[in-house]
Amino acid sequence: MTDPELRPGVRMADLPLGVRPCSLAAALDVLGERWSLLALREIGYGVRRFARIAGYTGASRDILADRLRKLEAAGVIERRLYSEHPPRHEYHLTEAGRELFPVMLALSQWGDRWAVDSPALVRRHSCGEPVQVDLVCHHCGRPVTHDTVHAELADA
Amino acid sequence: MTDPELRPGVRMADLPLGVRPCSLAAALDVLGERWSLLALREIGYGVRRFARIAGYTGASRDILADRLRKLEAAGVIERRLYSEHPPRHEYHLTEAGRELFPVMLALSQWGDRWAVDSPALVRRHSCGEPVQVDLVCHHCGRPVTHDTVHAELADA
DNA sequence: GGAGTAAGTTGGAAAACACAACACACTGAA
DNA sequence: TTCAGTGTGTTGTGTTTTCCAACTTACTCC
Repeated sequence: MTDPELRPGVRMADLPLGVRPCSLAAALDVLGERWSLLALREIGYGVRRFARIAGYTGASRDILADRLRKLEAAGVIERRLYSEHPPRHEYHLTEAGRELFPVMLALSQWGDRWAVDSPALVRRHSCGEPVQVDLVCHHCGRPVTHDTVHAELADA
Repeated sequence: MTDPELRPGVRMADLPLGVRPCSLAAALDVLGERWSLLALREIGYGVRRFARIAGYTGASRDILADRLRKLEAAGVIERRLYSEHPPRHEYHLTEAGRELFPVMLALSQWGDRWAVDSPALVRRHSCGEPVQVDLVCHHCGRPVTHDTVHAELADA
């Protein structure tokens, strides 16, 4: 991930300048605006209604309405009509939304460690212990770390 | 993580309204502004100089200067003076910054799958296969998923 | 000297955001 | 049957961020 070799001898940090084609940036285009991830957290918690999402996140109603519309357009959430006249929706995660679980978990754990004094919430695994996640490779089962990952340009 | 039980019978979605004390929100206070994560990606790639970070991310120089200052104040990066008169710095990740690896990786992989047509970059594990990360519990070694994690309020 | 490089800072226009008030259709109580 | 209350947004009005280009400062190299 960091300082990876692209071709033998070519490093990310040495490529010619220019905005990188990058799925991190693409993900942030969808998720990176203020309130978006917090709204997704709430919907993931099972909060379905607009006013409650606003209440739990602290987002103002106009901005929240905008974010929910964009997240729906991006296919991360689904709005289910439960009343016509006036139109009223419930919000649910799509598969893309549910697959944000690792992102949310990674961010939360980083926050626990580096951004708060003491966590207000303990996430516990089904084994009974507080969750502490290891990343392992799906193929070989060994740890995935900073220096066991390197990037390659995909061929055209 | 989602719709978890806090105490037997108490669900996140049923708690009284009010902004949640939450380490996800705390993490986003540090990392959530536009350009911050992209700048960290570059610094993680080994890009050390201001102008190159700006060039690879597309951030404008004034905003980037602001973000780098905030990230330093938050302890995620370190600026090393390599010239006085005029003051010039190199940017490096601190330990807190290096521990963002899982966050970046999770976001990138989500973006690969849901936010781009075809990834421009392939991240390969040392075993030779494209990285596909599994989350496993550090304690019991079993998978960590949406429904094997539940949250509890930390006791005061 | 003079050109080039590096890392910001500044100023003004454009966009995003926050907050309060409003609109609308319903629901239940007086 | 009126009338307050609820849920879900939208609108209007300022404030704050962001963007972009130009400027500044102090080197280094020719």
